[in-house]
Amino acid sequence: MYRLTTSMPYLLNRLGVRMGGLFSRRIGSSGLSLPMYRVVASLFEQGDQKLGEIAAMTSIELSTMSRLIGSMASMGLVTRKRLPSDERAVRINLTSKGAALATQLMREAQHYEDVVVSMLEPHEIETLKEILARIYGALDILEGELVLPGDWKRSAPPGPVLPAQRPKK
Amino acid sequence: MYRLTTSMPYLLNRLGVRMGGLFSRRIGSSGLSLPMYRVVASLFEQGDQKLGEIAAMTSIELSTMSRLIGSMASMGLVTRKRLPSDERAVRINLTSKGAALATQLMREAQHYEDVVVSMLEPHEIETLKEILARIYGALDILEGELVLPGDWKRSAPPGPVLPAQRPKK
DNA sequence: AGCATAAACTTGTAAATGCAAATGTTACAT
DNA sequence: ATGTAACATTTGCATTTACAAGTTTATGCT
Repeated sequence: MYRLTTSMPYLLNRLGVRMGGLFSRRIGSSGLSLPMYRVVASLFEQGDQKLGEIAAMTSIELSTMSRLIGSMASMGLVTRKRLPSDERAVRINLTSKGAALATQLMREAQHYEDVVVSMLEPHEIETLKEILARIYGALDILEGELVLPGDWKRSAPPGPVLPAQRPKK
Repeated sequence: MYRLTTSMPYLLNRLGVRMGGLFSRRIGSSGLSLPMYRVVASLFEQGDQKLGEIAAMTSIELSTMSRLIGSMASMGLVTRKRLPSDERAVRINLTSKGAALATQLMREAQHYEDVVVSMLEPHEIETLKEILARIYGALDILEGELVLPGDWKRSAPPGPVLPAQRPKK
């Protein structure tokens, strides 16, 4: 029988919120918010990235990321430049200040990781992480279900039956 | 060596955001948001609760919960009453409409649970949930560290050395 | 080449969120 | 009794967030 309090999303959310809250307060004195930390950490680890890549990486919505990068730029943490190869895209990279903060805060993160991991057997850690990744991937199934009723996009226009009656507007 | 992308908080957040987003869209047509779903599910499972209890239960901040319950009340999903025994507290309970929605949406949740769980061996499921709960509890350690510098509250007044020199202010 | 479509962002805007201060109650220690 | 601290919740207010719509640049098709 289903119980909210033992369901996966519930347990996940509960843990996520609490860890996030704790870490957020921990790094608060650095002037960075949790989302900002995620950005600098991502950039530090992956090198320069496009806006959309960072958004995907950090699970932060694109428009939110756009503004976030804006304020981070004005804080001197990152830099924004158009890609010469594709003028639509924007390349974000860390300033030295941003990189310095990243290394500092990642040390804190390391400590958090240590504490969490100290509660677990080594094999449990690996299993846990592998499972989290596996479930993440499995969500494609549920993603697919969302649009199913009617098949969508495949069934919609089976080819224009009539050649565009009127120019739209 | 520490890597953001293999750290526990990162994997947790990523999965949590995605699952939340998917479920949120799934139940969207019911008129309930994800936080609202969590509230009705919690009430359905635990029976009437005080505002603070629901907040703790759902990992939603208290003031946010206050307003959320407000709009849910005006939607006819829940009821607010002062406790006769303690006029400070508020008892929230589901209306029949709220309960109906709860059962309906919990069926959807059940399905989500099924899909996730189908990716896992039975023993993995148990292990995973147990571990998530264990880590959650272990965070007390980190909670404690936050106020450590100076020990706080324990070291502050070792007993009034002088009997309140002056009435403060 | 020329036009429709898609990409990658940015911006408008309304709603959600969180912290701090305020309000109303109860519990405690004189 | 009675003032003070602790509680439970609400409200003020400044951000943050998300969804939709708008820009600008690339691609694809004919």
